[in-house]
Amino acid sequence: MDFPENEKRSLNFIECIIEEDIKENKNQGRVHLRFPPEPNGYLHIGHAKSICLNFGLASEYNGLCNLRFDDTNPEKEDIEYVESIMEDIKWLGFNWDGEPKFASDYFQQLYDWAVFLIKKGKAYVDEQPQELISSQRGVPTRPGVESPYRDRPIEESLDLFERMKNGEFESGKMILRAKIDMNSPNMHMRDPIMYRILNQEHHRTGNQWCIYPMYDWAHGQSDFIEGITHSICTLEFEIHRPLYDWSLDQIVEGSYRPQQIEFARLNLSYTIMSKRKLLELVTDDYVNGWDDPRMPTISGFRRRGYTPESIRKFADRIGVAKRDNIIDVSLLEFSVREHLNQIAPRRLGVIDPVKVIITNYPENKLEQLNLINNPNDENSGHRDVPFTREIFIERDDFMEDPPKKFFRLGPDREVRLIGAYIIKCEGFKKDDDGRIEEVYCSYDPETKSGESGAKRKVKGTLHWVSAEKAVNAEVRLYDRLFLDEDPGGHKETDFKQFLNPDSLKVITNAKLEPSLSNIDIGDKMQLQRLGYFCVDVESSSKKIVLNRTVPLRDGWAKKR
RNA sequence: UGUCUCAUGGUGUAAAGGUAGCACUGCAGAUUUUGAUUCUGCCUGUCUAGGUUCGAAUCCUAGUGAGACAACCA
Repeated sequence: MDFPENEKRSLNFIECIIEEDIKENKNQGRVHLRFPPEPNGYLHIGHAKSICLNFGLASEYNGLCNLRFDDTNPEKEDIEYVESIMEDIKWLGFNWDGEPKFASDYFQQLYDWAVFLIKKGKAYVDEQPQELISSQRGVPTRPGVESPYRDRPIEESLDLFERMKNGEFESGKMILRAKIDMNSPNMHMRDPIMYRILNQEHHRTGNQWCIYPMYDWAHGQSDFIEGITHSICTLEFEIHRPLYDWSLDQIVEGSYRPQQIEFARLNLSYTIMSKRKLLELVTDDYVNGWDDPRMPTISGFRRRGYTPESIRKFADRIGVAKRDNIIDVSLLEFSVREHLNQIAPRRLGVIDPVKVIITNYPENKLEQLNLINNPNDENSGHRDVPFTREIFIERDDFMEDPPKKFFRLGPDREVRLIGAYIIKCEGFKKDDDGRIEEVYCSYDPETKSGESGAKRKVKGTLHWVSAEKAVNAEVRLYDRLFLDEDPGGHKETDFKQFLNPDSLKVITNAKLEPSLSNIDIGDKMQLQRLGYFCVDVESSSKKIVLNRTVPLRDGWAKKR
């Protein structure tokens, strides 16, 4: 095989680091990553970037990738989130190494290490009120003040810490602090909190613990316990890195040591990525749950009809770097269309039906037209679509007084019906409100699709369904959830102000070709000229519900 | 008046001192029984000022701009 030998794929900065580490045989050349979600919400497309990065790197370098739940704050976490997170990762197509891991699995070890630090004089129990401690911390531009308990006897801290663990104090009464440097320009080094008392049941450890470690004391240590080599996180943890390293310094003895690397999180235009804000949309009913197809959650995209392949491809295309970014949603949409164009069978359906009567077509005649499932793919197979005297076309596809460039139906104009005949408009009828009620056409029997008379050129081609044989459906059309490109980026304006009132349009009287009466939840299709659709979870044999995943690109809409 | 990080077309992302490339978007055209797809072409970029060098997007210095940091959140 001749592959272009010299063609070197460009590496992102993390791949550069990893390749360098492998070359130097750092950590025996192992590559072991982890994806560390906190189970306090559903995963979103930003997490998908991180998942693709971590699991992708692992497979690229013959390494491993763990799934580890960072479950150190029982006040916000829940088993529901644990389950949804696992489902989403699997759906994206990734497998974590071994069993899912939990930071809570390491609570005892973390506790023991904390005791070890107290004994080394590197940690102490502080019993000042919260407000005082926080005021003593100072501000970034001014040094902090040391706690009067900072140099209390080791034995005293040891005793207090054990009693904290034993539940002798109420929440908030005492904390364990690392003894580092109250003068550090990095706020996180000013004697950061390692443990706090939380009289709160944990979704996994139950009531076993009433003290819980903080992120900074749990994360790096958990990495170390699991043998992680490259601990990849987002930019906001950059400033935590000195503390990550300090924490590891306290316990690492051999040559192995994990390394934190930060990259820029994904931002997508016209949406938000903050878990807190997404939760607000859910709890205050601005959307219908975490998996609302308008949500940027993985479950939302899944329900909307996105494929894991398209999301992975998207993650690949956006790249990985350290500068802040806002990716244009059109890139995501391009990625789904690209995949769906390959796999989605074409079907006929009309969203806003107008009746067309083909006056010279016999009243009781019914032809089964054999249409190809995908004209771009010879091997896609065929299905029968019934053609009758009365059909529905799209309201948009008829104009009483059309401009020149309108390639559709209008008085005396000819169009082709996909896979059927060329018809010519002979007249129409309007109702009392001036709305088009019926359009009258004649058809040319010589122009049946596939026959020689069909070669005639006409400007437009319309989709249609038999009025008699069509099946009814509800179709949900989605638009962007926000009208602003960066709804979360306005300091003075709440992001909800930018919510798009028309983000969901429900159409209850759509008409579909009868082959669509037999479909399953999740099935994907292209309704020709309308877009890509999938069968919603709320669909049933009694009522078909379709979600529009994404419309087709529309050059005509742009010109107008 | 701090520390850390970042700065390449409209949006992303490459070019490890040697031709600024790729993708998306946009625009124009060809093909088309989807105004889709496909194909072709085009537009648009190295934050500023100095320096090092035969040569700088890349290295150095200064400036400018952006982001992060002051939860008992992660």
